[in-house]
Amino acid sequence: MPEILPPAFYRRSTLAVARDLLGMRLVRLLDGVRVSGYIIETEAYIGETDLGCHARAGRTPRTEVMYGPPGRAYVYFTYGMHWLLNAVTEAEGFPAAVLIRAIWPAEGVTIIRERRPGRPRRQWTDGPAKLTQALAIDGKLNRADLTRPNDGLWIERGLPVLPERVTTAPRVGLYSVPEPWKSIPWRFLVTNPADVFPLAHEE
DNA sequence: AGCACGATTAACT
DNA sequence: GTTAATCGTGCTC
Repeated sequence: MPEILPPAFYRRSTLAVARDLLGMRLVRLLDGVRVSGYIIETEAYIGETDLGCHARAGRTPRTEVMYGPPGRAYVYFTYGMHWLLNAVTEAEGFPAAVLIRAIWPAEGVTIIRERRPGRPRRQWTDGPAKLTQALAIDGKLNRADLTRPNDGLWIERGLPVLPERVTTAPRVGLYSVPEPWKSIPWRFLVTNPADVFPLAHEE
C-alpha cells in the first residue's frame, strides 16, 4: 500500500525536506484516475530573512499559508499565467516551503499527454509550471492537505534516491535577489533520472 | 488608485 | 542567444 507522507515528514528543516522529497511520488486524482510522477527537482525557501522567499514580505494574504501547519500546499500564480506548487515545511508559525520544480511521469501518462498537447515527452513535466499544467493544479488547491487524500493531491513514499545521485545548485529565477540568497545552493536535483525511475507505459 | 515586477514558458533569431 | 505573453501581489502615493 502506498504510504502518504505524514505531517512529521514536513515538520523538519526545509533543506532536509527538499532533499528527501526527491524520489517521492506526487499524486493527483483526476476523475478517479491517478496521475502521478516522481519528484526529481526541488528548491527550498526558508523564512522571512531569505530574500528569495515570498515570506520576506511577512504575513500577507498570499504568504499566510506558509505560516500555517506543515504538509499543506502553497499554490501561487506568477507571470500572469503560471501556477507553481510548494509544500509547506517547518513548525507552524515559521514560514517556509519547498517548490516542486520537476517530476518524472509515472501514472496517468495518457492524461498528462492530453494536458501537454504537442510537446515531446521529456517536456511534459520538466518545469514548475509545466507539472502544474500536466496535473491540473491551480489556485483552487492552495492550502490543500498533502498528508491526506481528501483534496485529490498528495505525496507518497516513492523510490529511494542515493546521495551520489543528488546535485545541488543555486535557485532559479532570482535575478534581482541580493546575495547570498541569489547563489545559495538550495536547489536539489536527481542526476540522470532515467537511470533511476522506470519509463511510464501508456495505459 | 497606480505601478513595477515576478520561484516561467514557448516561440522566436 | 532574446523576448512577448499576462495579471496578482505588495509597495508607494
